[in-house]
Amino acid sequence: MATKARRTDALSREVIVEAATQILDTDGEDALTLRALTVRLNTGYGALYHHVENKSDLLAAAAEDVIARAVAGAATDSEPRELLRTVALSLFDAITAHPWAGAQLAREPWRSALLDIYESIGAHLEALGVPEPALFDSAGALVNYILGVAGQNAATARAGAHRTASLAAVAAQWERLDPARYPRLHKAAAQLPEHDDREQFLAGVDLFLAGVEAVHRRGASDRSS
Amino acid sequence: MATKARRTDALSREVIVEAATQILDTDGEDALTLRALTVRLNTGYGALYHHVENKSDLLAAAAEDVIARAVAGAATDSEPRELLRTVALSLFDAITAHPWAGAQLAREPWRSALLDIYESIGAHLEALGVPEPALFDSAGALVNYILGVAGQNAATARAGAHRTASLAAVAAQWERLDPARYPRLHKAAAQLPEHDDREQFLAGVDLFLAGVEAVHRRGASDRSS
DNA sequence: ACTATGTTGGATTGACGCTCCAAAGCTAGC
DNA sequence: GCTAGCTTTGGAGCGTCAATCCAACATAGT
Repeated sequence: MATKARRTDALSREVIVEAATQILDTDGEDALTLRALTVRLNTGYGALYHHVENKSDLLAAAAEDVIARAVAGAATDSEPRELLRTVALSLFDAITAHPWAGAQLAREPWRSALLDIYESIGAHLEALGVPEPALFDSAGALVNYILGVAGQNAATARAGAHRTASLAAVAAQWERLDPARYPRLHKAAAQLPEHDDREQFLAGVDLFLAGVEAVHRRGASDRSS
Repeated sequence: MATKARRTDALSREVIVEAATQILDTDGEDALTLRALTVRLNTGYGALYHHVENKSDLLAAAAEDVIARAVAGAATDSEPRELLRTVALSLFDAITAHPWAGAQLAREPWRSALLDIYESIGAHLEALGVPEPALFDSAGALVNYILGVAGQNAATARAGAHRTASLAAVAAQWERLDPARYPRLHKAAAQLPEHDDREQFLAGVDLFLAGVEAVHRRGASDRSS
């Protein structure tokens, strides 16, 4: 009777992904190791690898889960511009809540629910009046902006335990910069602590939308240059 | 005489960073291991760690090197809008040539030459007429867009050996998508193989600049909302 | 010559992803 | 109710990695 008791409840891909998500959310990206998973689930490597291809697959599945939920949850009906802002914001919120998902999104964009993001944004841009040939560029630009913020968020989350602490550290770093070489950053350090990530993100989205509307006034005069 | 010959030439941080850059450029991001570095430089771990903090530090230094050169190289005098496009493009080109630098930029944005990027973009935006309070948001938006594209580029470079091959793979994947659920992506698959990353990037930058100019027409009427 | 300081090479450690296999459950056929 | 074949499980072990540690070596100062 030296053998450990075998599990009676079902072990499935969903259970594993859920456990992984919990580890990622509570202890951070680096804490997700297969060893940690075996401990949490009271199982071994073989059982895990029976349900999951490898660690990348697991991470992608967890991120897909989170992102798809965010995109789907933002589907309401109103004017297209407001819809775009809603989709972007719900993505931002999801990534803020699960920074590891943002990192995964930036690391392996072709997997995960990036397709849903593209499709959703493309649809709303089309409704906004963006003509077909420019749709590709516009949607790509907006998605890339979101991905950039996602990566940035993941990075700051990885850096410090609390957002405010690391923000203060960055502000202090900017403060120490040579005012001759970095005049603008040196000055911006003052207003950095009191800034709101979410608002700044939304400001960027609005800048984008303003650009889209400016370029495609009505008749979409020209596209070149 | 069983001991290996000790090196006579100088081993310095610069030499190590340069060797690391070569490995990264020729064999990719995963090929950079400290073991590979010891082999290439005919040395041991101790010597490396004497000049370099750790692997992250080394990667950051290499990326800093590449990025700083790109930002500095794009400094010519013309109208601010053209300057912004030039800076963005030279960054894009640098990241295309060194995808690992793009990944590093997205992974640890507070290090590397991100400061120079911010400062440069901030200066040109200011010259463009963007008022102080909005400068922060505008520069951040543009930088985040660039970072997003950087990460995307690094990801596609990591995926396949050749850009065209992986691009075709993505196109095939989009082609296979359910036209009911992803109508726009399904249709966009056709124009994907013939698209130019660089042009699309520039289109995104222009969209941004159009937004900036639209929002800050002349008197900068309002900033809220 | 001798010491102090700086530099080098490599053995070693601990953690990780992953492979592999034996044992245990489960299901169908008789 | 027994057995054969398939699925699922647990864990030992392998190869690789970043990083530490220490003894050996070099050079400069006195």
